[in-house]
Amino acid sequence: MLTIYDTLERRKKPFVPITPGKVGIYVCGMTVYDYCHLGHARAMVAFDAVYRWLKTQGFSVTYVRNITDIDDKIIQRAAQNGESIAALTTRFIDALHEDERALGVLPPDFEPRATEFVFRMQELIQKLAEKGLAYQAGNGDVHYSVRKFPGYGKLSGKSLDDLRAGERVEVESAKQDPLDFVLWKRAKPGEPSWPSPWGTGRPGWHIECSAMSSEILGTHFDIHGGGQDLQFPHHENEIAQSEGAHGAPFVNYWMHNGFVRINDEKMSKSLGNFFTIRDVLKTCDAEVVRFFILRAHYRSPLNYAEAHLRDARQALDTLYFTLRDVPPAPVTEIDWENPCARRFREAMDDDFGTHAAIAVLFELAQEARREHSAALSGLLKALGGILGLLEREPQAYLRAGAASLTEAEIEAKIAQRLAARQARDFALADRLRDELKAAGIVLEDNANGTTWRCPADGDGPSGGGDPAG
RNA sequence: GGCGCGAUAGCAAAGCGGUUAUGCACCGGAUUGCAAAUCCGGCUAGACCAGUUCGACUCUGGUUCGCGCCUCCA
Repeated sequence: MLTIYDTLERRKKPFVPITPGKVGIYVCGMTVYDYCHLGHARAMVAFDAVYRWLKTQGFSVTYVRNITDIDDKIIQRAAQNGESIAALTTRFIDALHEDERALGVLPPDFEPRATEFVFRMQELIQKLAEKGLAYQAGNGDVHYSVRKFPGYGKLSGKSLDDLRAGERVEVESAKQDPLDFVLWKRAKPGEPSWPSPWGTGRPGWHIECSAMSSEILGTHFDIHGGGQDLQFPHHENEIAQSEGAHGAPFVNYWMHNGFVRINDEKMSKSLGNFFTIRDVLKTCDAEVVRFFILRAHYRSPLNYAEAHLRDARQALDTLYFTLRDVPPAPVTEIDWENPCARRFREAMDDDFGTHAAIAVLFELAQEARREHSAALSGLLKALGGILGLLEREPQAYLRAGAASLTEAEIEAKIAQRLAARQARDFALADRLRDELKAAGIVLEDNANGTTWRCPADGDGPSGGGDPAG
C-alpha cells in the first residue's frame, strides 16, 4: 500500500486516488528566464521518481508540469538582453528540455504554458470577483482578498495575524490587506498584455497554476507538488483561488521536495550560490547527478559538494561493475515475490523512499555478483530502471569519461602492454598502464583479457554560479 | 519576532520500541607478476538533559545548535 506524506496534514496518508486506477498530478515548473540550476534538477528528478513509481504500480497517470512564460523577471531579462520575450522563453524552454533529457527525466504528459491559458485565468478571476473574493484596487490591479477566505494559511500552518506580525516588507497601499496578492496586473506601457474586463494587463503568478491545473486535471485532483519554497505563499494562494472559485476541495496530497544546499545554505538565485545543471554536467555524468539526488529522501535537504558527487559516482560504479561482470538476463516482468524486489517495493511505497530502494539495489548487486546470477543481475537492472538508473550499457557508462584518447589508441596501448607482459617485461607493462592512468583510463586484467574504463570525473565545477543569473 | 523542519558513525544517508541498514572511505586477508574489479573479515553511530518503558537512536518534555518560510524562488 502506497503512502504519501501530505504537507497539509503533516502526516503520511495511504494513497487513495479520486478515480480508481487514475492519478492526476500537477507540479509547479519553471519560470523560463534563465538556465535551470540543481534545485530545479532536484524537483524534476524527485517528481519523475513519483511519476515513474505510480506508473509502475499500474496507475494511469496524468502528469502536468507547467511553464511560466510571462512574468516580471522574463520581461526584465528580455529587455536587458535586447531580445523578444518569445525568443528568450523559447531559448530557455529548449534548454530546460535538454537538461530534462540529460537527467533521464520523463517528459510530463502536459506542459502547459501560462500564456496559452490567459482566458481561463480571466474566467477564474471573474468567478472570484463574483464571489466577493477579488477586488480591483485604485491602481487597476485586481487582488485576492485573503481575509475573505476562511482557510487561508492552512497549508503553511500560518495564521493571518501571525503573518502580519512577521511582516517584513513595505505595505502596498493599493491593497486592502497587506497579504492580499495580485490576480491581474494592469499593463505598463510596452509590456505584453491581454484585454480583460479589468483593463489590459497580464495575470499574476499564482492564478496561472490554479487555471492550468483545473483546465487539465479538473477542479479536484490527487497530487500537487513543488519545491518547499512554494508552500507559502504560492500554494497557499492556489488553494485560496481554486477552492474559493470552485467551492470544492482542491488537492488531496500536497508534496514538497527539500532544497539543495550549498554549505548548509539554500541554493537559490537570490543568494547567487547556485550551480546550473549544464555547468555540473560538464564535469559530472548526468546519471551520477540523478543518482546523487535519488540517494536522499525527496523531503530532506540535500547538500551539494564535489566530494558528495564523487562519492555518488563511486557508488554507482559498483552497480555498473555488477552489470558488466554479470550480464543481466532480460526481464520482461519483475518478479515482485523476490525478497529484494519486495523490499524495493516497500521502500518506494513508503512515501517514495528512493534511498532505501537504492540500498536494496546494492544488496541485490552483491548477491548477483556472489552467485554470478544473470537473473539477479537482470532484476537489478529492471529495478534500477524504475528509478531511471542503470539503463545504459555498462561499458558506455564506465567509459563515459574517455576524451583525451581515442578507443583505437587505448587498444593499441593495451596490445603493447599485453606483449610486454607476455615477455615478462613488467616494468614496461606498468609504465604503459601508468601512462593510460594519467589520461584517466583504468585497466583491469581479468580472465578474458584486459578491459578498460574511464570514469567521468565526478568533480563538480569549482567556481560558483553566475551571481547575475 | 511568528510559524515550521532537522541534529545518526571519518563522510553521505535511511528505516525501526528489542534483531547487520546501505554506500563511500579506511584497515586486515584471499585473488593478481603488481594492480584494478571481486570475495571474506574488521572498523565506527543517533547533539545534550530528564521522563515513559522490562527495554529508546526510535515515544514525551526541556536545553543547545543548525536550517527554512514569513519578499521572487524548485
